Amino acid sequence: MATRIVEPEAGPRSKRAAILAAAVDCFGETGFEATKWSTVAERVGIGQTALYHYFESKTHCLLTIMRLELQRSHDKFTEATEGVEEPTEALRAAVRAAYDVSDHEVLQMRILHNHMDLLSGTRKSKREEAERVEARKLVQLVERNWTNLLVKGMSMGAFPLRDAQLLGSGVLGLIVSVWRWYRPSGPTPLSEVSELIEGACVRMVAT
Amino acid sequence: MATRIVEPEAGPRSKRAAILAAAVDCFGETGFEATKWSTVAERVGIGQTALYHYFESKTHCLLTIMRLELQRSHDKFTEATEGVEEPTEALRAAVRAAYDVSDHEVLQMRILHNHMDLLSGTRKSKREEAERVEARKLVQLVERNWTNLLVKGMSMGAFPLRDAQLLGSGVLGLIVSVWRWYRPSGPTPLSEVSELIEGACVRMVAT
DNA sequence: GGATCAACCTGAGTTCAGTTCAATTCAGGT
DNA sequence: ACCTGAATTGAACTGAACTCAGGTTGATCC
Repeated sequence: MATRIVEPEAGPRSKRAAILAAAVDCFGETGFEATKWSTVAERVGIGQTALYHYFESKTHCLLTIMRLELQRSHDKFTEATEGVEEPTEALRAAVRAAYDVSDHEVLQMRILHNHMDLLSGTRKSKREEAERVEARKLVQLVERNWTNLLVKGMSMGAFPLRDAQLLGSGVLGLIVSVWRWYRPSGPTPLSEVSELIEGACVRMVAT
Repeated sequence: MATRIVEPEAGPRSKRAAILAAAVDCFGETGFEATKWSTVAERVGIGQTALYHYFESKTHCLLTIMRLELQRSHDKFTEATEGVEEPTEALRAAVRAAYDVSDHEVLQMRILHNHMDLLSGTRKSKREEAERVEARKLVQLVERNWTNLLVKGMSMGAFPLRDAQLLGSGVLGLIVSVWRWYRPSGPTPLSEVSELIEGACVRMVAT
């Protein structure tokens, strides 16, 4: 089993959680590059240099946010699909789970998928690289989750036989593409998106 | 009709095209943030400050690349679908056109979709903002292309009635999600991707 | 209650990539 | 030969990420 990064245990006056929350807001609303690292400090109510007590760099913070979101997504998928035997029902449950998120998690999704490319190249500093490697592992885990779901359905005869890996990344791509444009304040409620995508995925896979 | 940005006509010793080509290579391989603007200059064989004769900023160059790629995509879609009456055939043609690209264009796609978020917020400088606005217009045009294709198919009875706008952005999202992971040097040939996605789109829309 | 120690924080200063600017070269037209 | 504007450059500037050397806080132990 992959070793999860040891989450620094929160000393009673640690601001780590507050920094992460503020960073998610800033990076999500304004964009990572566009938000000044010092603005995050301001919002938390500390000097900019204090940030470096918790994160090695602005990018290290971003990678941490991405890893946490990936971990959350993976856990949610597992929770939603375990015990569901019927393949099509499992697929539906997985899709619904993907869109069962809070507004804050929407931001985290946006951040995650806007910076996936960061996970390709290696990082110079130790802790950044650790987060990157862990995040990459989680990406592969999530992809495997979907592939396995499809493979199972195909072997049970519920889904026609196709390249499960390719189709899996297609399904996943379709699902996460929503985070590029969806805004909680926008005209389309997430429930509507969820229903349409759920149907689309089923037709894509089970027809 | 929307006014296309006047492409600066090439003086005989203009290096604009060379800069764009080098930038696409660098941004595509290394990533936009990770590549130093001065590296692009080196590769072209000029001093870094000479770049500012052609582009207002590194970001201005990026936005230009994105706009050009969007223009290309739009033109290709139009060319591929015009005159194709049968909706399912039009859909198939559009998907195939989306994947009928050179290696260089793959890089451009990657750059484009890795920086879509840039098109949201307004830019401070004039020329950057002009490119951004134009690119945004093209994004909407491309989206409308797909939506129209679906609407047409639905009204002709070839596709079941669904929210064409939402389904359209789904189809588009599925198609472009490939550019996040596809590498010409990778194990999966683009032809294979194209076929699978083509089928997936048809099932998604026409079932 | 005072010593101790680690966690936490800060102001001043460094770095470095992107950018500006004034000055210069170059090529084509008259 | 001269002029004009495009193309280029070296030197200097900017600003945001980051470093450093030290200061503060508060929990714990005697």
